[in-house]
Amino acid sequence: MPELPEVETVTRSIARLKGRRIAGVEFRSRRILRGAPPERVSARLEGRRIGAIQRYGKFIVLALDSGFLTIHLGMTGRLLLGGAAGKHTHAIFTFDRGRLLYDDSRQFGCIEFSEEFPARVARLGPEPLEVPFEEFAARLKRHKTRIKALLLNQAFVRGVGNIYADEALFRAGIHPMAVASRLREARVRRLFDGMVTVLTEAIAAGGSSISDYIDAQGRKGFFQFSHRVYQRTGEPCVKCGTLIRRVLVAQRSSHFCPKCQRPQVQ
DNA sequence: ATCGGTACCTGCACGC
DNA sequence: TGCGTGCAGGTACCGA
Repeated sequence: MPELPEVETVTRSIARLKGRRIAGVEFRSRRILRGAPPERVSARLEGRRIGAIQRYGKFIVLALDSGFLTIHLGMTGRLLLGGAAGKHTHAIFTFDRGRLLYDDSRQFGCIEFSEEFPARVARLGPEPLEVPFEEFAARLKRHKTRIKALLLNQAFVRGVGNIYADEALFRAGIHPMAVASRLREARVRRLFDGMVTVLTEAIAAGGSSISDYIDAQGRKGFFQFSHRVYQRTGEPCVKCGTLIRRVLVAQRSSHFCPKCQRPQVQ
């Protein structure tokens, strides 16, 4: 499910939780909870009040009056305000008013409580919508990996995933297998602009609802209708009509137009 | 120190 | 109807 635009949408949709007090937490799955055992975490969370709610890349961090509750949605994680618990509900937060369910069929997501700001989040690269171009370009030049793999590397920039990496590369006219350090300045500029544009537009559209992504109030995004390459294998390129191809880069499906995104002319 | 490959888990679409 | 295969927004961890 969720990359930066989807996580941003979910984060905004739970903004109303600010100021609420946690009355109780029930963890139904051991797998999604990191660190201490469920009973211990529940006991520590009880009675704490929610302060600022912020997104860092694909992580949602709820600052409590003391400590931090960190949530990552993995591939299929959902936060739902109210509603009934289902087969894949792994955590239920009850507040002084209302409740929040964590649903995740594949259980790749996780929830973590820590007294200090989580190290995993602190280690992430800069926000792609905040990093200055010069810093983006300088960091990019240091990596000899393929550009697609670099965009997916959360230590490079945080929040870009498979959909938006492919969409940004298409907008920049760069082949996903191109070597990052060998990209010329003008192309790096186009990539930066493409990334910023696609993320901004996707946030405005409430994200991409590929199969089942919804925000905390059950609303779907509609940026999937604006995808130009992602999961469009065999369909004509919107610019030139050439059929979109799919290759594996870093074990992830990468969709591109073989004519608009040439491998050699970098 | 960077990398690429693999593991983790469930559900769905497809061909037979 | 069922079964096997491949694929899916994610990160962590391993050894080279």
